[in-house]
Amino acid sequence: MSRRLVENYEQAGDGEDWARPIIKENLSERAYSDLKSALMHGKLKPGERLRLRPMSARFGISATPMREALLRLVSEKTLALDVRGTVVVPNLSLNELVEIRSIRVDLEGRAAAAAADCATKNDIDALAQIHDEISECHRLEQFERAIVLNTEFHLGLCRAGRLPITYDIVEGLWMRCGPILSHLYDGGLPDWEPHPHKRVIAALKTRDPAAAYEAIKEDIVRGGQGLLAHVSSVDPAE
Amino acid sequence: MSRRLVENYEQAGDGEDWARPIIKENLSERAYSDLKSALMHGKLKPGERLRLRPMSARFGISATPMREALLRLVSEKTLALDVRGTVVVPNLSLNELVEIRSIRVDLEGRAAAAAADCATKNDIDALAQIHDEISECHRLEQFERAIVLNTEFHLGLCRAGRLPITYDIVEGLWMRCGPILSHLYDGGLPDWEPHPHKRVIAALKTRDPAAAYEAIKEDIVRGGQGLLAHVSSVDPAE
DNA sequence: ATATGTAATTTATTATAACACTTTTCAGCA
DNA sequence: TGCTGAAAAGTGTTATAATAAATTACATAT
Repeated sequence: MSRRLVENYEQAGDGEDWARPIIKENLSERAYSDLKSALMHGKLKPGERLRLRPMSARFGISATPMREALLRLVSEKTLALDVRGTVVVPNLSLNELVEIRSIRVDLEGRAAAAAADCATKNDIDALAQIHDEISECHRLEQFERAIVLNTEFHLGLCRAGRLPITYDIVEGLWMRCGPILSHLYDGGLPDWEPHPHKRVIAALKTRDPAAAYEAIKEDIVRGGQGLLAHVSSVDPAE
Repeated sequence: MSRRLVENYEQAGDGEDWARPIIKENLSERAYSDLKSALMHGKLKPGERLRLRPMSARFGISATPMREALLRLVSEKTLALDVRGTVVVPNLSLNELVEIRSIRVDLEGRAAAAAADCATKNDIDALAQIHDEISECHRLEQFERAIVLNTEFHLGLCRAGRLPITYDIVEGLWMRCGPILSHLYDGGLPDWEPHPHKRVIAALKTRDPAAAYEAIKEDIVRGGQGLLAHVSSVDPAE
């Protein structure tokens, strides 16, 4: 098979932007981010098996970089290995989901507070626009898209907090939830007024860290009821 | 090279322990945990380059599993890649250290509170013994060993909290600090009385989550001054 | 002496094949 | 029909070799 050369461009802030540094992406890097995106978008369901050679065939690459990509996700606990060593999409236990929620309260809360201090107007506007789209999706009953946008809202908020390590951890937690995220609205549509997202945005505008923390905390705790209900029904005790 | 089969035994808690499940460890798994341990014990210094082939030669394995192990640590941000793609032990920036400390306050704090609820007598005794050894090491000026034991204390506390996801994250944060942990006492020996560790242990005994949280928080904030001083001198602004 | 271009070396990356092991398939037999 | 055993196909693991790219060393020219 002929070598496939993949080149992408990094976005440079300003100045002479006709010559920008080139990012070289590996085959394994490509496979990794494609898988990650698939996970995030709920394309992979719990229990699904990702066998090495069939996957590398689908990606059109050899086993080595494919294995690297898969093992990387296993290492992050986004994927898991069964007894045989085959990569599988893990089932989230109730305990795990509850723990993830606590950690998210701490870390997204801290990121929201940080964002209240340092988010730019652009950051805030982008978040507001995402939330508007979410509302629109609710009205049109486009729930799949609403779920994707909700994830983007939370991760965007973390990014606005400018805490890269926190962001990576939170992203990892969201990825673990990806496969069951389609059940986000299992408990019904949220009809709170005002929506916690709006309170977050207001807190960012007024530069009120404590309010931002409380708002995102309520969003996580109350907004996660649907997932909790779903996992409880699948995994009543464990 | 002939295949090397490595088998280890898992420790089962109680009951019929004459037949325990067999853990088959890969070559890459072995290399991974050896590297991890080396990182934790400060055997690798910031800036050090870990080239693929020399490393695989040292481990006596081929490039494929070696690469897997290295890339796994890169994926966890414990190691990094330079422009060339060579694995390198990263330098911790001041911002990163400060952020890690905040996250540790949240997560180790929550784990400590959980441990106050659910730690067994064995857990508590083990922690008390570790701290006694730390005191002994301080007296004998065995600082290297004190640093290792301090890490064990914090990770042991997290384990006692029975929050596996939290534990993994915290362990990752400690690993990132491993290469600079030898500077833990750069600010001088702690001479607080009572030592926060003792307050943690007391809180576990009295089943007081709030006190456990506060004690470990103070340990993290005040005990980290040495590292902070070191990183500030290396990386004054960035 | 400095700069430039070319060759040699070093490095990561990827494909491939061999291996060990398990699961599946299926033919032969009771 | 149901059971048994062997063959075949599938799967993860590892070693190796070929490839591409970058760095270094060195020679040549200005």
